[in-house]
Amino acid sequence: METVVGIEDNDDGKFEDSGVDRSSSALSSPKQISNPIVYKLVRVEGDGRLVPATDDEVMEVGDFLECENSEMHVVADTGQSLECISIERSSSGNLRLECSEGTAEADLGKLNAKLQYIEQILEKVKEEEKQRVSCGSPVHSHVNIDSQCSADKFPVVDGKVQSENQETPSIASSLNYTHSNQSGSTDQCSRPSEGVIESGSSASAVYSNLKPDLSMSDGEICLDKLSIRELHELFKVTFGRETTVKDKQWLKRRIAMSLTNSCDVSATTFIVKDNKIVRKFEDNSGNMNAASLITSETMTEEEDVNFKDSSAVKAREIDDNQVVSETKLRNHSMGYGLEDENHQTDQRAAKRIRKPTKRYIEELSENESREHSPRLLISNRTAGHGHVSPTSYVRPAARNAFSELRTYVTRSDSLGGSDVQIPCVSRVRRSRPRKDITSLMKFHPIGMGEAAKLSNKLLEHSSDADSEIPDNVLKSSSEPVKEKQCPETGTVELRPELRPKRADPFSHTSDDDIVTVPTAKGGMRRKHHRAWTLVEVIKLVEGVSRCGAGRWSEIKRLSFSSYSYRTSVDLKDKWRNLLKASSALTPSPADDGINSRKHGTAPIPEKILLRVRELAEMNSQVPPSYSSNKFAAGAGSLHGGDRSGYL
DNA sequence: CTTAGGG
DNA sequence: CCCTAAG
Repeated sequence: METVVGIEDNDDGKFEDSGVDRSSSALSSPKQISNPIVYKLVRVEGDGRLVPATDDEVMEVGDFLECENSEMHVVADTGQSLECISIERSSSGNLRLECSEGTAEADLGKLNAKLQYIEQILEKVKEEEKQRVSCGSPVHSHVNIDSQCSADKFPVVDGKVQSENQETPSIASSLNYTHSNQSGSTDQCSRPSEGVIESGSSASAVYSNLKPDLSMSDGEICLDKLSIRELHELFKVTFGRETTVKDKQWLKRRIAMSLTNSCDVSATTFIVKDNKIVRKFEDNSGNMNAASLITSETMTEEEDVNFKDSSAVKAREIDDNQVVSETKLRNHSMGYGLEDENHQTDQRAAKRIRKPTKRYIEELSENESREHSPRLLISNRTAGHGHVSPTSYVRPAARNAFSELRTYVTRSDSLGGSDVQIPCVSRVRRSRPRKDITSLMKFHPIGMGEAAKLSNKLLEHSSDADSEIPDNVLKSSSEPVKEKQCPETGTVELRPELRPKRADPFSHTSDDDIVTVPTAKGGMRRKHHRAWTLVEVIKLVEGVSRCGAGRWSEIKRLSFSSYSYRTSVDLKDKWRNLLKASSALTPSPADDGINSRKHGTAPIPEKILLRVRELAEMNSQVPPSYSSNKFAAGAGSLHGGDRSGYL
């Protein structure tokens, strides 16, 4: 924590400094490609005066903007296009949207959609308040919604810079927001002048507005002041959904993160800010996040492997992102745009260092499932890409920030690193350390290079999982007869195991539910026994009947392709057990049914055992080579009328 | 790598 | 389930 503080301070200082730097840099570099989009929401009074929009307006817009940002970022990233969207209300009262694109490459579709959305919002506002909104006019207070500006340089861009450098394609979104405050938090945040640093550039002020940048204290205060209800509202606005969480800390952190994330890349500044905020939270309640981060990064040797792995992975990911961002920053400074790479080179503000991260995080926290893999993949990819050039830094200020940041992130155990990344980490963690992740981690505990691999793996697994589900379902449905005997087994087992797995691609990968723990020897051992389900047993028996006992690998391929666990060895072992059971059972057929059930030890239906015995006999009678073939198997199944049903 | 068998 | 030897 101490470290963190220090870092924060640095960042802040840097940030402040950077404020100036940023402006200068922005000015200096004509080409800042990716600028945040700035939305200014202002109402024009009858007399032509500009009035800050109301909170509601702001909120709405803000929400929108935030949402947009992410997408916008993408656009910007991909293309350098500069897009300037202005929403204007004509005197007639009509709302007009203007969209100018610096580059044709930009994704207009998205932009337009968003614009429309904005338009709607504006319309709404108009109707409700009958006020006019004009954009482009500089307002004293802007709320910078777009976090993208995150980068040191960017922040500046938003308000002033942009106005100054119109040529710059940067898009900044600044929201003007009413001073009247609904909630103190917003208000305070919005007021840049108050808290923040007045670095010579107005930009800083603007920048500070939404971003916690001002000062942690501001940001914190803002959130802190809010009541839970207010926080809920804010949450809703931010995430577009309600939350039932009553934990104030959680809400605050979440919101703060959201803001940060939206800023995304700006890792440095923003993150720092966030960090502060986050950090504060941490102090109160969120130690875990920081701790986890630290742990992962710092302690490699932690005993808790799972935990460590997961965190490590996360850290790694972050690193990658950071690296990438860094690289990009250096190369493209502001424009992160993929396309831009060639074009832009040097120094632009680094805009989005961590966009990927953000997304990744978001996903982790909010979505489970498949989306993950893709994202992960992307991020990995990006990271890889970024790797290439680590060397030159664009601006001193930025550089410092980055370097510091990076350092921390990368290797650091110190809080500083955590600071920057904490948001991410915490998010991830918050979502809950899922086994999937853990498993994922396992796969690529070591290097990011593996990331790609990992992602691939995940994908594969996911596909497997898919196949698996159907398979299971099919089986269960197809084998009603058997289930009769032990309905619960089939049903219960099947559902729980399979379902969960499917949900998680990751878990799927390594072992689904089963967590493996490293053994002293180095081998991974299954933590939990995977109880053999009736379905599995049936499959096994069927497989044996088809392929013959001993051809486990083949059986596995045929019947257990969907089960990533259950190795051929497992099949063999299980078969061995089945044989044992069947042989034991054989002597007293009478008790079969009863016996197995009563004991409870043998959930396996008698029928199956019977069949097993038959198979065993068959095998014994006929040499495996001969009998093992399909024909023999078919005969066997035929032999037992009952069994054929379930088989 | 897959089997087979023991622990 | 794990581990190991053997083909």
